[in-house]
Amino acid sequence: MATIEDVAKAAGVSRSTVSYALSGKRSISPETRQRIDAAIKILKYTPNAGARALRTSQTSVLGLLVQFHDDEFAPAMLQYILPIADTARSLGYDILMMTEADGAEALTRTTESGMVDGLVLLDVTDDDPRLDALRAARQPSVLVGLPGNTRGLDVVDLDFEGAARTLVDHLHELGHRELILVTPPQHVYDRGGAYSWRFRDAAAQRAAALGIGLAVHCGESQQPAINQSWHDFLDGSPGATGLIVHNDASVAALPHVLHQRGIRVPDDLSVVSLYSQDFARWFSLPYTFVDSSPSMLGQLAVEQLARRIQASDHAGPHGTRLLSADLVDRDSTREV
Amino acid sequence: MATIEDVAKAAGVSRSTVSYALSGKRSISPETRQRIDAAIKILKYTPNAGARALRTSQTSVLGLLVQFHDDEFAPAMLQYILPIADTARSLGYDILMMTEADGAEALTRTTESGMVDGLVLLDVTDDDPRLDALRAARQPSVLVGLPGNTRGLDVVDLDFEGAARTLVDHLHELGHRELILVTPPQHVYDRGGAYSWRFRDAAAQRAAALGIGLAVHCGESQQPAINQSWHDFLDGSPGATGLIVHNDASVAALPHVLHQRGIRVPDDLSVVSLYSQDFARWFSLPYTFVDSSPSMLGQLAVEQLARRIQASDHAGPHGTRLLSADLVDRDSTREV
DNA sequence: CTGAAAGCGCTTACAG
DNA sequence: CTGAAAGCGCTTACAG
Repeated sequence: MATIEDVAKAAGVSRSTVSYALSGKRSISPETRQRIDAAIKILKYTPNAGARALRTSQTSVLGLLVQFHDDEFAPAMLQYILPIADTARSLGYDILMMTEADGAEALTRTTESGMVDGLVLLDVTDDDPRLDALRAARQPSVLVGLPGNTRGLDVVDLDFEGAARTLVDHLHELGHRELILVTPPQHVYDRGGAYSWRFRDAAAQRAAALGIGLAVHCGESQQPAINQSWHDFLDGSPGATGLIVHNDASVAALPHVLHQRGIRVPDDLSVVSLYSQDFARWFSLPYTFVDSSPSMLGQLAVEQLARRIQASDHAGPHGTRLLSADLVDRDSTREV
Repeated sequence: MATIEDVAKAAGVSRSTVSYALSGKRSISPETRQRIDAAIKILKYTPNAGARALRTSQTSVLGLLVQFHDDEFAPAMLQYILPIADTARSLGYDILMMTEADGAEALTRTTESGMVDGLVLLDVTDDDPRLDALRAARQPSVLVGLPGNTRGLDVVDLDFEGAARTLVDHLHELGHRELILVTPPQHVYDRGGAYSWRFRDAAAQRAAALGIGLAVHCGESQQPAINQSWHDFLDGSPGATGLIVHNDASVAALPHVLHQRGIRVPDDLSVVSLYSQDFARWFSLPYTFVDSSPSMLGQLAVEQLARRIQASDHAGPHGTRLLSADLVDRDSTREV
């Protein structure tokens, strides 16, 4: 591979001149610049990333920490990963993706060795075991998902409380007075996925304030338990006129279950949910929903991280940013 | 961050001794080793990745080139990415994931700058625009997916021809003589996704050889076109007793369509397909299938790539390896 | 069994 | 507007 020395020789200048021509940090005469550009093109010169990183302590690489759980509904994950990768690239960064179970180890390994300029953490839990290592790292980071203790951290997440209230209010305004809420499965609570109880508690509180009956159930994550649980929930609340679903695997199975039972939406039952546009498309889901906005969250996270990295004054964290979610009306609800 | 110099001082030895203690490339006295290990632990020393890469021209990073298409059924992608990341890590590599549209540029950028030791390419097409850049790169690589011209390349892919024959034979042995085949959507053919015609042509040839009638249709990739196309296909072949589906989005919608039409499987119709275990689980698909084995393919690809990277003799490519796929019988077929 | 030193390919303060 | 030189943190051939 060509080095900066090769380019300098070919262009008849010094290495420093080539370097400055590349960085634009000092003015170069037009003729010199032309010779350098020509040499770079001919030699197909690309600066060596390792040498640059060694010299500048900057890698132009962001670490992305993803956690996978066997019991998880994985299709949803990619919706976060792609916009993160795309936004990173548009800001000049590449993505080093780590999927191993021991996220804290991966975090330490890549930060201590200087492989990354910053980190994005996905699937953050209430008491996330990666946070101690994160606070000890010298690189900045952004979490997607709200942990219990946000001290010293940058966090981006959906406003799940607001989303829950939006959906309860929507059904309340249409006259519904008895609702069913299906939440994420039990293991999400157990694991500390705070979005599960943040949504649930806000929905319950709002329903209580509005005098609405709300039957709350943990949904399942695997067939055939999912379909069975649906039958149980529906049988258990024969008077319910509205259904709020906050559970990807369960809502994906819902059209089939409702069809089986001969329940028409919205004629017999009003249904609202919380998921993303892409998810709705993949699973052909026709329900009114609050957009979980994974691409917006991913984009915000990376933009915030890039800002932190480039902040010359080593400014402290920006804090927690909760994205308020919009209702997308798909006419799966009706007045009662 | 602590450097090797810090460790050397703390342990009262030279930098080279620390380096050799770390690499194990020469013997170190037990006392010295102990002092070094202690210093490393106290200082939390991790070698700087940039410096090591500069010196050794090895990064312990593999590039992963993923291509996304707006019209694609993205959930399937993650099944390849995860096992690749896991296998890489178990072999000591991290993954630099590139998702940008211009894969050739990403490839050149990361190889020329020495950011990666090797590359895995996903979604390889018949006339893949990344292959010229790939052949010019100094790092080895492995493709997942068979291109038209494999000269000088390492390829891992499913034996789609064998999979097609397995499925046709399975139905033939049960007495079926009139079948429907639903293939990937037209845009997959247009894009050069060779698996589409490899499967189709092998199925057609086998059916012809066995004297079976085979109605071949391109499936759709988006609702509501998917459901409509299913009705067209089924209406168009009222005498068909067996259905072969090679289309993720279409097969995901099939249970609902069959239920709508009151078609019972296998009583009224035998159904077989080609997809992965995870896919079947996510979409609750109950059909007999040939396992598309994404995790096996990802693992084989990375193992082969690691072998190429570590081959001291710069051995040439291993060639093309087609994984023969197994039939998983889920009792969605019956004798006719 | 251990050390001193060269050098990987950059960037940038210093000098002109 | 341009150049010579130091130094980032490693690894390894050379020397003992």
